[in-house]
Amino acid sequence: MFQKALIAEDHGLTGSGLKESLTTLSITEITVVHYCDDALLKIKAALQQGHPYEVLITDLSFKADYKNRNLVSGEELIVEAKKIQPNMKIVVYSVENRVGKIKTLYDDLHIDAFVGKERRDINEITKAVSQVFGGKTYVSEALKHALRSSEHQLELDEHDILLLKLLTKGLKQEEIAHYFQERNYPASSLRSIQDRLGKLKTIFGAKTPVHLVAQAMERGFI
Amino acid sequence: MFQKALIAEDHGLTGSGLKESLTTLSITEITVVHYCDDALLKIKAALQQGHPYEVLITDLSFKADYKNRNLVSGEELIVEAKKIQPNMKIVVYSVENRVGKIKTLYDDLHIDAFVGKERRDINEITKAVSQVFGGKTYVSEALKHALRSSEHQLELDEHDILLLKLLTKGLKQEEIAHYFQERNYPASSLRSIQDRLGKLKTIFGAKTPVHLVAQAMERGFI
DNA sequence: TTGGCGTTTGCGGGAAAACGCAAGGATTTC
DNA sequence: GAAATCCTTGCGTTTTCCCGCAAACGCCAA
Repeated sequence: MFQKALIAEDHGLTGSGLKESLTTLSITEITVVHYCDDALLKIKAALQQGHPYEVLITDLSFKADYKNRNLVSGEELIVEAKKIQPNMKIVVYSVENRVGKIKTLYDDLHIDAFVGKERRDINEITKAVSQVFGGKTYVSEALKHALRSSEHQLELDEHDILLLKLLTKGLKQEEIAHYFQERNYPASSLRSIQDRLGKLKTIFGAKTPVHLVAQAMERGFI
Repeated sequence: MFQKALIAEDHGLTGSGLKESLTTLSITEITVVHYCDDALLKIKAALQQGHPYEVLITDLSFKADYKNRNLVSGEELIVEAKKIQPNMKIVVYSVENRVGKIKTLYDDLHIDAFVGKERRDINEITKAVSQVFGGKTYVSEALKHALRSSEHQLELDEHDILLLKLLTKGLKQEEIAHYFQERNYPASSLRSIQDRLGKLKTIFGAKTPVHLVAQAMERGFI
């Protein structure tokens, strides 16, 4: 089994729960940090001392507080960690449940395992870590299934998301059109914005713009 | 210290972290459940056997899965628990950080403590539980401060809230007017609804209805 | 080049929303 | 009881939003 593991998780109790679980896997040296920046420092230091961490278990979202942060999210941490230590195994542990998002973690960030924060996650995390130690990529059964049937998932491109976000910021359609035009985005005329909005409303089954945004917010797209 | 504590938390690892923390407080009998319904069953059973739980530590949001659920949220669980065992102490442990929402937990549900899921939550949870055991209500320093500065802030009456909620459901102004008229609410004409909306927009500093609702949702009024 | 085909855009008309204004009502104040 | 004040409401105008229609544009294949 791994000797050294690093845990990056900003909920104190969850971090200690994680550590406890990994201890039962007889990983001997486990460090828990609450900030991405701290995680990177630890990785660098361990590498220089010739005793690098073999696996990083990290959350995705880290709440902001009084501290200035360089790295803001688990994704950023993963990218930086891979830069300085490419062979490090990465296990993501997060509440994220949007299949699309998780898929890009595997595809683009090349993580070795994703474990959702949920009821049976204790089992899952140990399974995942063991399998990753064996050199394999771990994908939970539920996730495999979701990935298979994720074709007819609603796919919003980044412009859709941006449009929704601008709406929540109080811009009106014409202002959004300008915003898009200034940045040379495609379909940036007022009419096209309205079209896009109309399509989004059908997708979400929303009757009014407010309804649409409320739905999008509840479902975690914004 | 308490003898028996019940933990309702749907993230396995977090639940085990919680349990571990409470153990260090020398609470001898700690039960962890992952569903609200299970929590209620445990409470009932313990009560009937003459060894009731003294304190309930519960999350607010519980992810849906294959199981049919009666109680869907921590709020519902708290209400039901208080019905069958009014003297039970309630500690809420949640990622919720919207002051308005937390305030209603204290005011309406009469919880004894709220602890946010964050970096220093291990300390906080033990402090909270100890203080609650002493018969006091626990409010963290950060929260006290937030409550103070949000006190003479916006006060929305129930009709304001309802109006916002109806908006998120996709009703348009005229439909809302009808809705209010049917129920003989005051100021139910279309013009009055518009007035109220205008005032809400000033209060929230919102430029558009969408902006308003997004703000209200983010700040936890809906 | 020509001819489809889908996307993007402007126009126009109608619906919905925003908002000033002023006419009642109700309530408070003296 | 009179006056001042506030709340509610309807009307009318301007702005914003909605959406069908058709022209313009880009892309690709024959």
